[in-house]
Amino acid sequence: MKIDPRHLEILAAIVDRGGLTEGAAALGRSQPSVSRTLAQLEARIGAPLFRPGRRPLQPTEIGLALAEQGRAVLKAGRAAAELVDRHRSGQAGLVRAGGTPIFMDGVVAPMIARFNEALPGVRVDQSYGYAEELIARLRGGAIDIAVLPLTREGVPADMAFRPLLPGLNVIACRQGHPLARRRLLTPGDIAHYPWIAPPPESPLYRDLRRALARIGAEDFRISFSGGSLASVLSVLTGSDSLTVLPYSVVFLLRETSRITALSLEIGHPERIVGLLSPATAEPAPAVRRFRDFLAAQFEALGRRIFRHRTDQLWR
Amino acid sequence: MKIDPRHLEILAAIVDRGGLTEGAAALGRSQPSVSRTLAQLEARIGAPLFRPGRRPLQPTEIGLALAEQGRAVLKAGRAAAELVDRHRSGQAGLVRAGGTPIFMDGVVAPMIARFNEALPGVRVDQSYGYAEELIARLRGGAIDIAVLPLTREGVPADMAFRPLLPGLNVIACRQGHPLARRRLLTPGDIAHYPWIAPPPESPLYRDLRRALARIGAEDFRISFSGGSLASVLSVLTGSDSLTVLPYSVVFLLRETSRITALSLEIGHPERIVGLLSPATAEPAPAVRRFRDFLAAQFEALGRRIFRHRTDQLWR
DNA sequence: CGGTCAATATAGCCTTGCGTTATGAAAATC
DNA sequence: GATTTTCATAACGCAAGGCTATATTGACCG
Repeated sequence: MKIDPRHLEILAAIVDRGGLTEGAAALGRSQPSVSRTLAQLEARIGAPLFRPGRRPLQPTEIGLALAEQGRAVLKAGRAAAELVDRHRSGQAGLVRAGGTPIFMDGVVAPMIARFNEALPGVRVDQSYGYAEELIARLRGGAIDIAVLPLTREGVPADMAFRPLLPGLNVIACRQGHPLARRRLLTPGDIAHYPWIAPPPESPLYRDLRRALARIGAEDFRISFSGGSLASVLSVLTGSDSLTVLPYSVVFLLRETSRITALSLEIGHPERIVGLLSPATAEPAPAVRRFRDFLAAQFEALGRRIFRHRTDQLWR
Repeated sequence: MKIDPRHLEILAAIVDRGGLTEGAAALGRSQPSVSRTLAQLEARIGAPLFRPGRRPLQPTEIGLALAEQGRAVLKAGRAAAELVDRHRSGQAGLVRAGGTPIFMDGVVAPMIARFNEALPGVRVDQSYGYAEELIARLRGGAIDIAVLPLTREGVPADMAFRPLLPGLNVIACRQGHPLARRRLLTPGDIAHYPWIAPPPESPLYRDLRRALARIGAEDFRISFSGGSLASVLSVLTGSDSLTVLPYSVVFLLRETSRITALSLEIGHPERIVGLLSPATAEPAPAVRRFRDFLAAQFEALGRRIFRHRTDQLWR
């Protein structure tokens, strides 16, 4: 005996509101419609759901029991409607964001913390990867959005790229490092200190090699490699090591982690850190919210960096 | 955003079965129907429920969340179907039975115990009353069935009466009572002992008065009144009191309660204990089951009484 | 006891949802 | 790359259920 769950809903509404008219009003349908549905339901199960010829309506035993189930249906329906509403407004959902490791840890993660505070209903799933892999995972639907540095030409045709910051990398060291105050650096200066190497497949590493080659420092000593941001910072502040980091990371962490940048800019000037997402379909509302939130955060960050630079210039 | 609970059911089935075809099969509907409903649902909530172009089907976040609600609907639907099936077969429900107090306690309650054992899903609600009140409550729908003694003419036109046993009352006393062995009783014998009086409005009481008047014992001493069966038995077995009880009650309790009957039959010969229920509508299946069960029990009881009498005759 | 009011049932009509089968398209599997 | 499985689309018809209008029936009250 299969029963239409909508009929159970109607029954529950009638029982709970204590009348057919009120029940109909609560459900937003007309009284005759509800009346007929009720009659149909009674005919189908072959038993009266209400004591006949009694007003106010009194449910029978089976009527009461079925109304109980109807309430469960009603509850599920309300929960579903709530979910959909929250999903549509972007206040609930899942955002799967991928990005280059150091940048995610150093810059994006604090922004995600603020995003979580603003929209507690949205879950953010963070993962790490480099350009090629991130693009593949975007295509495969494994992630919704990627934060990574790209050149203009590097943007795939089927993707939308939203620039955020210039992809500037710098050589970082601890505050108080012997080289920190020096305006002019020679290959010899640099070769003298041990290096923390970013993973070989990372853009950071390629930038490092290229930059050092350009200033003539062909070989350099690597004392540590393979760590994620937390380890890198730990080693960096505990020694005279040098490493290469995105400028924004150094900027953000210069106070709390006591690091600074050498006055030597490296990296592609035409490479830009931005948000990459599939251009094909409209993203889920939560993803759009996340994207817009990150964009705003990065814009603010860009302004802070700019102000900091002009301040330094004046100083 | 109101969502049709049936659509949630379908979504749950698809997610749980891992495919549209299997889901359709599980729900007993065709694959295209399910496919279209799913497409409709997606259009309505404005978000994909499954990752597009992926097989096997992978639900999205919102799809998964809504499927959860769909499971709740499915569960309620199954519970409702189960309830209806059990109700229809009379294995669940509520029977509200009323009857004359002593008779209900002494005869019907043990039968209800057996009935409960046979159909554990059916709840029996027992209440007490005399003919007039019982009939009014049957009419008012407050009880489903009544057990009471009636004359043929006393059966209301709108009621069905199912005879069970002759409405025979006897004078009861403890076993070993001085009068128990006497074959012939005089008014003097009876007047000598104190009486336990049934409630003044009960048929037992009227029978008692009439019977005593007929044998000339006009006045009698009342030592106890107002108690229900348990109290009456207690007083009866603890003293030389007499009282009037339905013969079937004495018969059933003669062993366990050590009571017996004087050889003096009283009461209307044309009054019959039976089951009274409204003739208007078909009773609920559980009520019918109860009625039939009681009828069978009473028939068995009648046979036991008959056998006992013939045994006694032979002895 | 009968009139009045409010609530429920019925009637008639029409829209819409959803059932079906047939068939096309696409993804997975070998 | 062929095959098979699975999902989407199309076209059609039936029945459920929406509506308004109206009849009927308990409940309440003088």
